[in-house]
Amino acid sequence: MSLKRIYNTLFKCYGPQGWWPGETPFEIMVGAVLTQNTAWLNVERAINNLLDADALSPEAILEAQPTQLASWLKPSGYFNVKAKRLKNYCHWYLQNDTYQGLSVWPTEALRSGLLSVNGVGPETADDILLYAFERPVFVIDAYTRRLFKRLGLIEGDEHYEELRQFFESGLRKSNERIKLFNEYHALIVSHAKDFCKTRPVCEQCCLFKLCQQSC
DNA sequence: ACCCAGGGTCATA
DNA sequence: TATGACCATGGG
Repeated sequence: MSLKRIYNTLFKCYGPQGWWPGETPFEIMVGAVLTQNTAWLNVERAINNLLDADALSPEAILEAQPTQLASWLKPSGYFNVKAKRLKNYCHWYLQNDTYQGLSVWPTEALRSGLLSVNGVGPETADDILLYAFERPVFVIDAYTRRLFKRLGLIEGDEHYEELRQFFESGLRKSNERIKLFNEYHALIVSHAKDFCKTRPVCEQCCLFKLCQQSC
């Protein structure tokens, strides 16, 4: 069963997702850091705090006192850790001439640069690469591991990079890969939030015929 | 009163 | 290389 077929099934079920939820590339980057192991609703609250304080910019975040920044981030959890990580990211971002400067970097160099920031791991880096810089990178998260393990296509405990290669090479022939990867990851998240929380019967899952079990 | 959420770092063996 | 502790809020 092909990755493209699974995508088509999810797309037919949930429709276009239009990710990432954020107005600007920088807001997407902030959201990517804040959503680490955290429900998105709480991230929105933290981002709204930054907006209300007129602090959703790399300059304002760097200038803010650590305790002040942490208080804005409080709803998103891990607020002391994330305050530090956001400052780390903004320091790197400004040092490299922000979006204009970074947008001309080759994807692999950009990925290495993102990973050099303390607090940015592989998933956060790939969120930023795909959704802020629009590079053809497939994001692997816990939902992706769970779904494709249940579909029988992976073991689930592979290393991040191994899984990323699996998905990117499995969709190599597709055109519009950026748009495809964008929607695919968002659809996996939508499906995960849908099942099996809101629907009690797994036969109603759009992937049931492919899955033959709860996904 | 639990459990989990669109992870990552650090110390330890 | 590979575990475990730690970070912390809000919803179900």
